[in-house]
Amino acid sequence: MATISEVAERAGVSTATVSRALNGKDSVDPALAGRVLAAADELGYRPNGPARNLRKQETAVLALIISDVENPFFTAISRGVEDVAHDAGYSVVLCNSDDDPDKEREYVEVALQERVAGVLLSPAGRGDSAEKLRAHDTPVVAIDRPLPRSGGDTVLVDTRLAAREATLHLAEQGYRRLGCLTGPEGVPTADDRLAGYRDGLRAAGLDSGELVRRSDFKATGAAEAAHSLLAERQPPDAILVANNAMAVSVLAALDELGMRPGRDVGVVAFDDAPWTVLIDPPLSVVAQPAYDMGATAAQLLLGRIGGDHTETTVTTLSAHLVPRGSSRSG
Amino acid sequence: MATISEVAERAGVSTATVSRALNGKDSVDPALAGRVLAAADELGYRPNGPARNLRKQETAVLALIISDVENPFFTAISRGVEDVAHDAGYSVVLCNSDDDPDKEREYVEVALQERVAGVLLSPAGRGDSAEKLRAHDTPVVAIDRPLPRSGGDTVLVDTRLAAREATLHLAEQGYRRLGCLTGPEGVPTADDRLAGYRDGLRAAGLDSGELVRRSDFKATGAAEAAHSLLAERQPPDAILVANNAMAVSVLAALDELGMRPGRDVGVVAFDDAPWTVLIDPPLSVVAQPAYDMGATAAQLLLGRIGGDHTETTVTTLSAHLVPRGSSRSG
DNA sequence: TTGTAAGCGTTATCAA
DNA sequence: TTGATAACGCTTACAA
Repeated sequence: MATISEVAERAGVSTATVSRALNGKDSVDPALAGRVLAAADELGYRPNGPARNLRKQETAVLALIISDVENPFFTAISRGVEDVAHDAGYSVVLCNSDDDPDKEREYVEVALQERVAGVLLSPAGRGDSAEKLRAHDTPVVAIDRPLPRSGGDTVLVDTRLAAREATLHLAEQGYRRLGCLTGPEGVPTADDRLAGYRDGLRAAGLDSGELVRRSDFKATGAAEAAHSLLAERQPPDAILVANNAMAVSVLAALDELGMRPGRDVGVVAFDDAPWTVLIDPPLSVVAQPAYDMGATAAQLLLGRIGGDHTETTVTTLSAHLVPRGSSRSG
Repeated sequence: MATISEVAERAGVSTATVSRALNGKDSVDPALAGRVLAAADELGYRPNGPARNLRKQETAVLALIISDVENPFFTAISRGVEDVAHDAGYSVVLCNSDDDPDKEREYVEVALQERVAGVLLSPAGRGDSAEKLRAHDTPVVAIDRPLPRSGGDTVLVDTRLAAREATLHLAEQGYRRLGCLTGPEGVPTADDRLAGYRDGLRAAGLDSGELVRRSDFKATGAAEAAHSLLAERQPPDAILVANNAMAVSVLAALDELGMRPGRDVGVVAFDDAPWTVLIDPPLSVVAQPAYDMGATAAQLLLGRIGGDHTETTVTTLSAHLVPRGSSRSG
């Protein structure tokens, strides 16, 4: 592939002039610039990214480490990140940690080695990824989940409050034995939603005992948990489900048991999705501002990369309940 | 950040020895290697990726250019790609073209500049991205859609055949006025599904006239198309929908009109999704082997990167019809 | 305004 | 087995 010196030779100038011309410096004679551009074009010249990055000691790349590309919540985040990054001339590398701390560590290593400009991290587990990055002067912004040990810029949803609100909503609709299906212990969003559920129970003056199950945040794993919950001697008459994928399993389980959401069992699930209005009755959800979370986090990160050293911030966006038929009075 | 020479100094050896030790060359004294590793560890040394890439004239990075990260079909592909790439020590950069040829061109430029090892491309429009990449010796594998002008390694689904099969299925179920909602003209998967639909009509001896609408492959755009199709003087009694997102709009439209899938109107849509079994009746789908497509394409690409110069191949995987309630006899 | 040349951090060649 | 050194392709003082 053509190099800058080949372009220089062809245009009859020095490599310095080629560099200046191609980077649009104004201190270059228009005639020369024209010759350079023509030569570069004829040779199909593309500046060598690694060489440029090495010399400039910086790369216009952000890494986004999430736990599941197949989760619409995270893809919406990635949209927000990408739109903002792209406008600022940055590329985004999407990394799947699968909620596995080892995989996360691996990606952090790659980010460090490749000298990415910054990292957006939805932390898996209680690792020290953020510290490691910061120890090497790589700005980090946590997204969706707070950083386990340290502080640092963070973009969250007030998921506990939203869970409380959803729980209260179910109580107001007349449900009395409220259950909760949430994610793995230790995952903050899972624990917060559970805490919010308990807040709601308390506020409503209900005491269901422990009608709680945990699962991974995926449909397959949630199936068993849903069945187990519904097989209680005194099964719940309503369920708060901590994400969309698990909601599929809950609804499937109800269907198998011949129970109807919004009549036999109230259901509210986290994350809105196009299909939620297609089922009968439509699914009540807690809608999270995923796109905005991504956009906000990216903006924050770009600020840090740009040298913003003001105090770290925690941005908490709010989710909102979208009541539909599945949580109507039972 | 620590450099190789600082490690060398600390370990009391030359940079060459550090490099060899860190890269596990066997021609290095175990004692020295130990000192080097210790020094590297103490300094928190991470090899500088750009420098290494520059020197080695290669990067262990693949670019995957797709049209929509929010489409589960493509995220499943990306899973397949990532799993294979990861096992081979490669990273994957996910790029969203939004089905916009300009954005695609932009990402191809970035891929070229960054000297990625290879590109997996689901081409948007009739551009010359693949030629451009190949002109610069960057291997390309097309995925989901053939390359517009040139040949080249390609991983496809026999989507036309699948569409034909789905159409025949609807005919067999007794539907007589079959409509089709497909994607934009020029997008091969959209055109192929339409062609397969016509194949099916012909094979079934049906002539619906033109009960065809096009939309982007997204839910919002498809809403209008769905309504327009159902507002025909002689509306279809069954619809083949070319993807999952558009199916949501079709089902919503039917619901608004008080029509029931599988009774008033038969429906088959491309792409399976967890929620398709939750609706009543469950949605009949054409399931595509998305994960396998990604894995296969990545394997092919890695082969080319590794110097495989055998003739280019076209791999055609097959989709299969999953008949459910929405296409039962009307 | 242009050119010369140093240097970014590696790896690989060549001698020792 | 180890070390000195050139080279990868670019940007940027500094000189002219």
